[in-house]
Amino acid sequence: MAPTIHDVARLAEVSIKTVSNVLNDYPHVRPATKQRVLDAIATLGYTPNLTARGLRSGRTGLISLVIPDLRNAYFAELADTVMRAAEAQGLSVVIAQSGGERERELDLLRGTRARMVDGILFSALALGEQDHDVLAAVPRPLVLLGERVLHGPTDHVTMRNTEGARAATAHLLDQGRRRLVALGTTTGPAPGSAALRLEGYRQAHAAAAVPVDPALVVGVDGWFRSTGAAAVRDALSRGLTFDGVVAFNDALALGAMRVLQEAGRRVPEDVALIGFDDLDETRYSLPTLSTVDPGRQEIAEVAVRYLKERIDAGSAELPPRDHLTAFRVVVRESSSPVVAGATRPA
Amino acid sequence: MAPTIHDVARLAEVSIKTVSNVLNDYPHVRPATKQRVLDAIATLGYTPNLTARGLRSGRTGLISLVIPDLRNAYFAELADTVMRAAEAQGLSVVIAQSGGERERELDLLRGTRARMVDGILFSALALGEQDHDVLAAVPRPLVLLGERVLHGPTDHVTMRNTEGARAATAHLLDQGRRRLVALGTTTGPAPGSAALRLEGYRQAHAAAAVPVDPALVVGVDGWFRSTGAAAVRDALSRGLTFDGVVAFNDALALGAMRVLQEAGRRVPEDVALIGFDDLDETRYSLPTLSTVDPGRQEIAEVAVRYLKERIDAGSAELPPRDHLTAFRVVVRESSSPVVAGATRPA
DNA sequence: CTGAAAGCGCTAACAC
DNA sequence: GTGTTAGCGCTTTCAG
Repeated sequence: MAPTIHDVARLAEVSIKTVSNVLNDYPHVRPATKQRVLDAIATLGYTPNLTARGLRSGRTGLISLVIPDLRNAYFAELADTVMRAAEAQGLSVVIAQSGGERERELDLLRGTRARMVDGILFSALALGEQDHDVLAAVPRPLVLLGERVLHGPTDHVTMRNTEGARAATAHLLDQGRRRLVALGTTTGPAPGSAALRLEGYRQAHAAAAVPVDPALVVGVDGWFRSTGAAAVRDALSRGLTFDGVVAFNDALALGAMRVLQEAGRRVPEDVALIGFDDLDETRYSLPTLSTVDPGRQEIAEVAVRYLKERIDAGSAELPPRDHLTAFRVVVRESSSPVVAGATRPA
Repeated sequence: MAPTIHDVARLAEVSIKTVSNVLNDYPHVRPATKQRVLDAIATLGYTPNLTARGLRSGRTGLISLVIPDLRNAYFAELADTVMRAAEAQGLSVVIAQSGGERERELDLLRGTRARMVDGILFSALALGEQDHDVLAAVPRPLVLLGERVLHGPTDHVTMRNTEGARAATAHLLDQGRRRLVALGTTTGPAPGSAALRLEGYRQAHAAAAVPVDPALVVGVDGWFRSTGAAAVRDALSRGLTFDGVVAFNDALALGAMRVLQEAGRRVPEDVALIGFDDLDETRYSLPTLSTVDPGRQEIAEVAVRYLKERIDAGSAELPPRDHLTAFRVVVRESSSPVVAGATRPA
């Protein structure tokens, strides 16, 4: 049986209250007493029972992070960043995977497991504005990540999707490229980031007075390497001509890159490529992949801070907040400017 | 305030014991009573307080998974698989990152945070046999993953490292390749998988009666794409000749592949390449990467099962167990046999 | 089959 | 400064 606060108290010849005071850094404890307690803790190898503390205090120091899928590098890197930010605040993270399925996302929000955590960081994929009421009814502090559900009842932290896509698109248009594939619109019910990024793509074209050929807007069924590859393979076989690709995430871009190379298209000479997310591996592909860095660290830090503030606020109502992070266009080899003559549409 | 078991009891006009019986599927409850309780639970929206349950029962339904780093795709995929296996057993997973640092690994084993979990799945990187005593003193059920610390006081689940490396090496030797780089020995204190895989590399050479040139055994500082790339870049600049690479993980192999291609070496014609881990992305590189599938799902399922058994056994002593998973050599483009004439050492 | 009551280990009024 | 004591919400003997 693990030693309890009572064992420590007995050994140190004080009451349990004094032990508790020492443990919680209560200021008014005589140094000699404190030392006796500390010694007793050391000799017994006592560690507080966090479950008991959690029951008593209503806090467990645990938050959950709900993401679609860890195998997706973006979410793995997000989870990593969130865990570091959480640890800096003394919080541990329970990760739950939703698979991006709406029912599972809803279950995880309402679920009984949610009861042992102090708060939830939620990266929704399928949930939309229609679930406003479920979000509002979550019995725990909640901060939404990623998809921007405007005017929701909770905090949101996300990147400037539209502006990021606009900048990425402008980067290619500035090179004189004129037929840019927008890779990544989805047919799913949730508009989400895809619609916002497409809007940025359009805005950049409008600003450059370049018309958008609707045929260049290519849909996919999920943002994976495989779907990016399939979409580009299909586009090539349809005879679509293009000299650039704005992929809505890096996985799509990497899948596209592979197919383009197989088809004998040179990147970036024939087709320039830019993605979104700034995954680690974009630094290691051949060629290295240009991308939009969404400010992952800022997302994680702000989200954890918002959540912590809500947890600390207890039942006091905090107004919902929105935070949009700064993004950065990272130009690597896949979109580095090449000599003009090489950029004829493929 | 969230409703408690008392509120439910009051509304259903029964005692809290009866509510508890219903919640825990205690068999001898009259159907009518049970229904009344269920109705009361539904109207109040009651969910049990897991912290209280945890305090009382000594079980939280939480396990922790300690891994070096989620940004490493192998561990992200392992975490994904572990979480699915855990969920099937009704367990949630708290992930903690050790960074592969010994001090942090030790802290996580002894740490106070460990007190809220029922057990620990531990993927050690720096810990070795010298930490036998710490492992034995962990106050929770513990299952080790990955590195094979023989004769430890705990359960271990890992792949057949030596056999896997031997098979991978034999696969290249069988093609008539004779100068194979072993990429991934480490100078760190822990022998770990690197030594076992090197042993497999040697065994395959011995079995094929091919001498091993010590110059072909290439060390790295960590198993990343960057270190794999750097090591191969260095080998090429030293003028090392080789016609195959057995990389000790996929990240190393992918880094190596990039450098080889930059240097104008064709894969697999000039240099055949095989890795370890069967990462998702090995299916999407150009060329696709041959690899050794370590049986990740089996690792996760057995590890979670072992841990669950220890948790359920309570204080009853279970003897330490070892489980070695079945591996599989996955031949993809990077090591597909090519015409004999093309396989001259580079 | 159901109720009363104890207590898991801890924190925090409240006394002294 | 330190001790006493009452619960946090639940499970679980033990009666009935």
